[in-house]
Amino acid sequence: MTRAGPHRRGRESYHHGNLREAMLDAALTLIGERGPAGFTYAEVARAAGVSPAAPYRHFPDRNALIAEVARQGFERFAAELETAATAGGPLAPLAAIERIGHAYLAFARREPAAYAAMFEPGFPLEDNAALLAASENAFGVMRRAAQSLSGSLPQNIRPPALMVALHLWAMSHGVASLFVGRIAGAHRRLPMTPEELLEAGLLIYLQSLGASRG
Amino acid sequence: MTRAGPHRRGRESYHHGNLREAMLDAALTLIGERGPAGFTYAEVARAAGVSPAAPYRHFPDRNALIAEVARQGFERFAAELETAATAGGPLAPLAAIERIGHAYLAFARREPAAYAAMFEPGFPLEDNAALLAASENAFGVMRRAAQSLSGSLPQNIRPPALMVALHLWAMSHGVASLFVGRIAGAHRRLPMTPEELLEAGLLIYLQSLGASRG
DNA sequence: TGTACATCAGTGAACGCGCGTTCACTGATGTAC
DNA sequence: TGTACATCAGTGAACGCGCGTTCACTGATGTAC
Repeated sequence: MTRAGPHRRGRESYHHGNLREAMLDAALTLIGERGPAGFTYAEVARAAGVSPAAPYRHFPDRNALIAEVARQGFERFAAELETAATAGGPLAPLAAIERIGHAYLAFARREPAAYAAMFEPGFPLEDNAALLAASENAFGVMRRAAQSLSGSLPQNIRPPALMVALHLWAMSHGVASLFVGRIAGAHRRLPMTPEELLEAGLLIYLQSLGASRG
Repeated sequence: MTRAGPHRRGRESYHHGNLREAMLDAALTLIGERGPAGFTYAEVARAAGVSPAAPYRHFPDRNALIAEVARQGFERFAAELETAATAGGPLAPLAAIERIGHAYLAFARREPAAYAAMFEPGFPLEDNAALLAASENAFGVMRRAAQSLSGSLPQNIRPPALMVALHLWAMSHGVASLFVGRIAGAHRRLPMTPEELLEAGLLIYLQSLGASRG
C-alpha cells in the first residue's frame, strides 16, 4: 500500500517526474478560466498535485511561469502562421497574407489562454530574451509575407514591407482582441464572423496596394 | 489641534467628502503603475487616506470600482472621438476618419490606465448596462463616420458602413494595443510613430474604398 | 551485476503578512419644525 | 434662528484565511567503479 501524503493523490512516486510540464498545463487551464492575473502560485502547485514549495524547483516565481507559457505560445503561434503561409506550395502573396490572417484568428480562438499570456500578461515581458526571440519569429512570418507581396508589385508602387507587416499584425490583433478573446473587450453582436471581418479588411487594404488574386 | 487618526493624515473632517472621486483617482493611478490586476481594494483605501472599510460605502467591491473607471473612461473617450470627428466644421469623411484614428491613439497615450480598464479589465464586463452604453457611444462615433463615408461614395461601390466602422476600430485598437499601451504587447522599435502607422493604414484602406481627400 | 554515493525533485511544517469583510460605533451634515 | 433628530460616511478593531517563501528533510534516480 502506497503511503500517500496530501499532495500525492493519484501519484505513485515521490517525484512527480513531469512537474514542469504539469505546471505549464495548469497555468494554461487557470489562465483560460480566470485570466493571467486570476490565480496564485500556490494554486498552480495544488492543480499539479504537489506541495506549495515544489514549484520553486522549476520557476523562480509566478511571473516566470507565465512568461514561459507566453514563450511557448509564441513558438506554436509562429509555427502555425508559418504553416499557413507556406503549406501547399507557393502561394500568391495576397493569398498567403489572407491565410496568415486566418491562422492568426484560429490561434486566438483555439488557444485563448496562451494568447492572453502573450499579449496581456499583466506584467512587463521586457528583458526576457527567449520570449522576445519567439515573438520575433512570429512576426517574421508576417514580415516575409509582406516582403513577398511588396516584391511582386511594380517598383514604383512598392510599399515598405515592414509597414505592411505592421498593418497586417495590427488589424489581425485588433480583430482578435476585440472580437475573439476570452474576455473580448467588445461585447458586440457582429453581423459576420471575426474571420470574415478580418478577411474583408485585409482584402480592401491589399487591393489598394495593387495586389490581386492569382 | 486636530485629533488625527491613522487614516486621516491631511484631512480635517471626519468625513472625507469626496471619497468616491478620490477612489477613482487612486484606482487610475494604481492601474497606471501596475495594471488593472496589480493592486488590492485595501490599497485603494490607503491611497485615498481612509480606513479599509470605507470603500464599501461607495462600491460593493474592487471590480465595481474598476468597472466605473472603465465606464468613465468610455465617456471621455466617446467625447474626444466626437470632438475630433466634428470640431472645426464639416469634414470630408476621409478626413473625419483619420482624425478619429488620431484621437483614438491620443486617448490611449494620454490615459493608458483608463484604456487598460476599458479593454483589459481582467474580469468580464458583461451585464453592466451603463458601461456597455458608454462603450456603445464611443463606437457610435466610428459608425457615423463610416456611414458618412459610405454615403459619399457611388451607390454601386458602397461598402457596408458597419463593417467599415469595425475595420476602423480593429485597426486603431490593434495599433494602440500593440504599440502604445502601458505594457504594449510588442516591444519593438517602430520605424515610425504609431500615429503615422495608423494614418498610413487607414489611408491605404480608405483609398481602396474610393475615398479621396477633399 | 552490484554497491556506494552524489544529486536533486518534492515534502511538510512553519512564519509573518496583508487581504477581504463584518461590526458596533462615532461624528458630521442636513433638514423638519 | 434654534433645536432635535435622522441620516449616513467613515472608524478601528477584529476575524479567519490563504499566500509567498524558507528550511531541514526525505526518498528516488542515476552513475562511477
